[in-house]
Amino acid sequence: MNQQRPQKKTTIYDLAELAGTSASAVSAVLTGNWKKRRISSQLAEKITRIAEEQGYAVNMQASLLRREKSRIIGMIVPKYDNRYFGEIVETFEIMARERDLFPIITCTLRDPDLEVEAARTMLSYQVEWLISTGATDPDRITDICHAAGARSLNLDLPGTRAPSIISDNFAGARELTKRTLLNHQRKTGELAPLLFIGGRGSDHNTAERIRGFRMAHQDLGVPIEEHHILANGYAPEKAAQALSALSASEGSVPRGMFVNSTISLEGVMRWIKSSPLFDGAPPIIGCFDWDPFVALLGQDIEMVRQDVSGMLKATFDILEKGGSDKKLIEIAPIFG
Amino acid sequence: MNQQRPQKKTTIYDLAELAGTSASAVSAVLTGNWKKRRISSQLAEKITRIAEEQGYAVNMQASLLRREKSRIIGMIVPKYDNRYFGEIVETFEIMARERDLFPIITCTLRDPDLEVEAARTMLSYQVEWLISTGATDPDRITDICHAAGARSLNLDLPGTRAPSIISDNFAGARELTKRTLLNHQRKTGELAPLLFIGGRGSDHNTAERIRGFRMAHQDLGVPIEEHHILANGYAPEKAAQALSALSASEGSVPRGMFVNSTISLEGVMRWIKSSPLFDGAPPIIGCFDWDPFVALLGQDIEMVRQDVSGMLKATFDILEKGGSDKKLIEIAPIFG
DNA sequence: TTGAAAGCGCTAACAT
DNA sequence: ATGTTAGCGCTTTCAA
Repeated sequence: MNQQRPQKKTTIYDLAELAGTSASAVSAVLTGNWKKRRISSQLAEKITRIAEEQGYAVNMQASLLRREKSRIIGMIVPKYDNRYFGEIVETFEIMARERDLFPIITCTLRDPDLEVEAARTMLSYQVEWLISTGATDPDRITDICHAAGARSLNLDLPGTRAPSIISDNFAGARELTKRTLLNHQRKTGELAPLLFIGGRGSDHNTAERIRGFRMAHQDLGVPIEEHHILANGYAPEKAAQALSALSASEGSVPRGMFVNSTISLEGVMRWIKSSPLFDGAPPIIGCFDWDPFVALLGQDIEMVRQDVSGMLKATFDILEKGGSDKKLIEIAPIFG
Repeated sequence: MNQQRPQKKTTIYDLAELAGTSASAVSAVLTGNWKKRRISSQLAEKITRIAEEQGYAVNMQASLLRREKSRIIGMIVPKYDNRYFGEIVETFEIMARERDLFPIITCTLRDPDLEVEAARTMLSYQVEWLISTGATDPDRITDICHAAGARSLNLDLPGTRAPSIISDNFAGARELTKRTLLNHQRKTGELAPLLFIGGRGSDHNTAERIRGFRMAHQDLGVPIEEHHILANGYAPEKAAQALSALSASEGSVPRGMFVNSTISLEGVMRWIKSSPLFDGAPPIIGCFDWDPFVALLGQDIEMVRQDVSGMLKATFDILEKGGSDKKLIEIAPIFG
């Protein structure tokens, strides 16, 4: 990061000199409150023109230092490697810009330490709000934010110390399970319990989905196989390992499955492809997540799509109202 | 964005008072150059402890205003909706953090005006470098950066006024085409020209890929069908429309295809699914891009994966050397 | 070994 | 209708 002409940046003082006026006039014009300062539209025009000619850009560092609100809004997100988080980030940016906020986003790779470090960094940059998406320890982040006078919000995974916006995991899983059970019945003629795979049993979302999974079985009068609930991680390899272990110990794996995310589905599909178990009798899957290629190429794979835009609308609603009651907002997911 | 206690943030003056010392001592200690200021490790320790107790975080806006380098580095990216850009963004963040740079990223939705606006905003935040990824008009952005004394770099799509790092599109396309032609021969017994679909004929990458496409046909002595080169957009619908039009005018569509990205592939697969043309004779595809589910679920789909980490290594190399010769660096893509 | 003070570029209150 | 001025919180000489 060196060389090249120092290229002293143009400041409002430079513009003031060029326009034969003062820095405060320039500032007023450029920030748009020159009507209330009753600056002549003549001067305003001149200043605007000169600023443009010079390619002037405010120095946000200086500007923000002086103001009391930064209008910077942060988001941490675990990964960018699936459509769900990609859509969240993209929508978040769009909605932030619409509200004249400056979004900064960083991915924390599901690493609790990185989450904390990222939060601290963002606070240094004076974020007014920090949205923790899918954070492993949202309450920790909320505490850090509050200590620094910033507000916080949880998305996707709930916390207890800040408002949380999540999918309606229970109802979604119940419906998805029902559909998958019926798909299975349609294909095989028999109503048989599904395998649940993926996610962390300790997290709220997975727990709720398991609850919905149970309920759907009960609704249809199908008994559950307790040892067929395998929630020991999101990573693809975790799912593959769990499947391996199950097939080793039982010699078979249920044909109907509830898969907890596309991430886990990746592992499931990889394992299935490498195993002879499903030759001629492909698995019948319900996946709590959405991906266009799975929807297009997957056979007998039913998907639920989380309502990202609904979730973010709710998020910005809270943010605009400045609310902070630690309520949990659940948004219904979408069935194709 | 309102209410809640104003929560005056702790400053170095507060810390100085608590520690019974001066702001400059606190600053020196907290920025780590207290050895050269020969501050007693006793005082240093005390200050550090108090800062921690108070949950102090520097105000970057103030800090950066004073320094001359920001160590902020910006990237604009078209979309987050595919693995390629997702991987770019994720890797970029990781590599930036490793170098103690602060990355800010924004997606510009393939909108030229948004690209320019985003660039200007980032310059206001004093980015030292701006990486334009897949930008529609990289040279425009380079000019804006240079006018503001910032450096710029092009990734994925080249420009003429700043260094550019891209995939070796020609060689990659040539190899992919060859493989697809041979896959087609293996399946059908015949060596027949492929359909080229997706991308913009006007962009450098697509042009290079078409060149590689031609060359591979020539290598294998297969004549090209000129009207089977369909490069009129990246969006899924564009691909689907082009396919519709072709099948309407010719009554058929070649079984072998070179698809220019997963985005286009989405449209292609959707159209194929809706058309009876390929019943019983599924298409044989080569896709210049990579997606795990396509790799897993797609049949007869060969993929090339762009070497994201190689491209970003090259990017940071230039960045660290401060280089700015407008050279074009081509990175070989990866075949499964 | 440390403190005082200047100043980064900007905004807003206060003067005219 | 416009200019002067005081700081925002920090880093960095310069003085002691």
